[in-house]
Amino acid sequence: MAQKPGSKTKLLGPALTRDFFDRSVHEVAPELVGATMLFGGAGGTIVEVEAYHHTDPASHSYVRRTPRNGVMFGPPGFAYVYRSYGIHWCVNFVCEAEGSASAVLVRAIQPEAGIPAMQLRRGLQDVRSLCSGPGKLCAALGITGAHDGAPLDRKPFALHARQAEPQMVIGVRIGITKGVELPWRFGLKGSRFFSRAFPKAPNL
DNA sequence: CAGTGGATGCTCT
DNA sequence: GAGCATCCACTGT
Repeated sequence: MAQKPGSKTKLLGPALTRDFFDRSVHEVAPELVGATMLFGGAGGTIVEVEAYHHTDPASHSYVRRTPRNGVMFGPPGFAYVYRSYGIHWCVNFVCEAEGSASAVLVRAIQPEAGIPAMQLRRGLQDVRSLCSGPGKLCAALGITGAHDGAPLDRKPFALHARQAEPQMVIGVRIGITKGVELPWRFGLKGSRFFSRAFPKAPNL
């Protein structure tokens, strides 16, 4: 896709290949902040993620492999999509070596591409709220359980590295009841597209 | 804005 | 049958 001179479209870094994810989830998660995530041509900049490690009681993979979390135990570079609270879909990127069962939850995206399509799928105009939560962004992008296990380096996914390391904010994770103290939530500093604000005073 | 509670259905015990 | 990696509407400031 060529970029028009003077267009506001941001420059994308190189496409993320599967080996990008074949590292510690604690390395990969912060590097995804500022990266670009598209699904079927819709999406934008990832502004908020959380890391879930297999040794972490909040992780779906903590106890054992089950039918739901099976993709987490497979090779890195694939999507783990699960249903949350019976209603919403949420998407993760599987990381680390096969069997390690660690993943990054994508929690918020700054909408940049395919905005009309996302507004239609969400039944909502407000761009700021389109992708400001893990369930919201899956609804906006059209990600469902049908995409559980889909490779991240092929359509309909398209992931691109960030061009430079951004300033980041770190906090504890949202909406969990175990592992609540672990500082494994990462955000793009100053973003107005978070699922929830990061506390000003570090809540670590 | 902050806080609360209901919807909703799958997963695992 | 309990619990849940959420969202939205509604209340009260």
